[in-house]
Amino acid sequence: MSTDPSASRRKAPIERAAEIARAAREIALDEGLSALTLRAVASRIGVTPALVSHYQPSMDSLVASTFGAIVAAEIGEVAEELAPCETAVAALQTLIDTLLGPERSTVTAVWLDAWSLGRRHPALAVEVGVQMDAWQAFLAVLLHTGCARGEFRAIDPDAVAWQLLAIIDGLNAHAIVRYGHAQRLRGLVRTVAEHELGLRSGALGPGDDSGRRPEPDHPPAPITVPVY
Amino acid sequence: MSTDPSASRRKAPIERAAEIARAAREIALDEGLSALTLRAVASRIGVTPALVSHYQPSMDSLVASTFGAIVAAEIGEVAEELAPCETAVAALQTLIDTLLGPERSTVTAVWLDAWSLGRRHPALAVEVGVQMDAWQAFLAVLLHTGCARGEFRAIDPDAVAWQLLAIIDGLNAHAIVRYGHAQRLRGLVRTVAEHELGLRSGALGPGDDSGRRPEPDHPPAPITVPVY
DNA sequence: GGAATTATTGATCACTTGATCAATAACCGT
DNA sequence: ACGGTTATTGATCAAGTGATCAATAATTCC
Repeated sequence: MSTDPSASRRKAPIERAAEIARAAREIALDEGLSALTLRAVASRIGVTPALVSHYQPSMDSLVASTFGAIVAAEIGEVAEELAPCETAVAALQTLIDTLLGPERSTVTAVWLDAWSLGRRHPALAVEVGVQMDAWQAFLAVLLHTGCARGEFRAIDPDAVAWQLLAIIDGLNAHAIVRYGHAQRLRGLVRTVAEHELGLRSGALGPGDDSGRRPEPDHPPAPITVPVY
Repeated sequence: MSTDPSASRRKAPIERAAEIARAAREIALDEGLSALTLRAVASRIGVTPALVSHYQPSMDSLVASTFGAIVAAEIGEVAEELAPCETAVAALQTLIDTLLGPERSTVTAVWLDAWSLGRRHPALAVEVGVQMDAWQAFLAVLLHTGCARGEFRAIDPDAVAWQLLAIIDGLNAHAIVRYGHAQRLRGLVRTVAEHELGLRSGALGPGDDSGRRPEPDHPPAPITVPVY
């Protein structure tokens, strides 16, 4: 009974640390990395700012680790979604659709924050680099596998991975500001992927449908101040 | 002699306003939009923070207008560089090379700041939208012209403009974090442009040279804390 | 049950931010 | 030369930030 965590006020350090980390991720996702303050985390879990400070060497490191955790979770989710795919083509198709879906906008916003804040916060900067590399490595494995299976034909799958990620990031950034138009450009990624991987046009789904198919225009979830 | 502005302490409002705007642009470019503070601007031109406040309705609006001015100048510079080009192909080639050059990293950083800050600052958000549209319009004119001259063949030049800008923005964002690799991916934009505009491969210069040509690896100019 | 350990608090510091307002002083018109 | 206009200052406020430290109280160990 003494281990009942819900009623007790004092928690085990590991438990509290996890609670802080979770609160930090939530704040970052729905208010942005810059809203990740000592007091915001504290008030969200109902403790004193000093306690959060006690568990973290500095806010800089909490911001960095929170960003890292969010991206790691992102990759994990996508990996899970790709697991049932039986071909590399199907997996790539799913990956592209997932990464360009409207529900990605919250994570994209975190990426934008990280790119911007990273210029001032060294710890975050290295984490951004690490997570970009992690994404590239993840996608590169998929591409290499596809090549090995004879589904793809690419001279340099690693470079193609970087290319696709760059396009996706660019489109997602645009989608945050101009949701409607960017969403209509999803075919671009497929087109480039098909071209770079030696696939026939349309192999990854509906092709470059720029300005043709008017998709349902439901904007992504707003944050505190829905400005974009 | 009473109009000698260098020796006098009191300046004409228009002159002072211009001075503030210029200082704001400089600060934004070499320290980021988030470093654009009342006191930073004041100290740079050697006046009191209150004076800057006197000339600006709010810092939010100064940040927004400064961003707008920077991007407007960016477009202007590129337009000037494109002027001597005699063909649309040459112009597009120049545009791509310019926009992906290392000297663009300072402006790219401002874009990243703006995308991130825009989520919290409505005035900046609308300015970001306006300037993205301005860039698209600028590029679209070039593409339409090329089509009219028979150099390009595109179904929807406006959509292609958005595509190219998204790719460029994605690559530039990557270049800020991972300078080396992103710089090697410049061929991607050319490849996509050639494909979407019905050009022969290589028409826009050296093609997709991913991981082949080891370019000179001089990183862009650092900011206050060179983290990336 | 009592004592040691330590999670947690409350108070507080130093710093930065944007903003306001009366007071000052430079410039211009007459 | 003088007076009015107003650019400019200095002081100051309130809000928000990260961080520290002694004091407290809950938990565990013996």
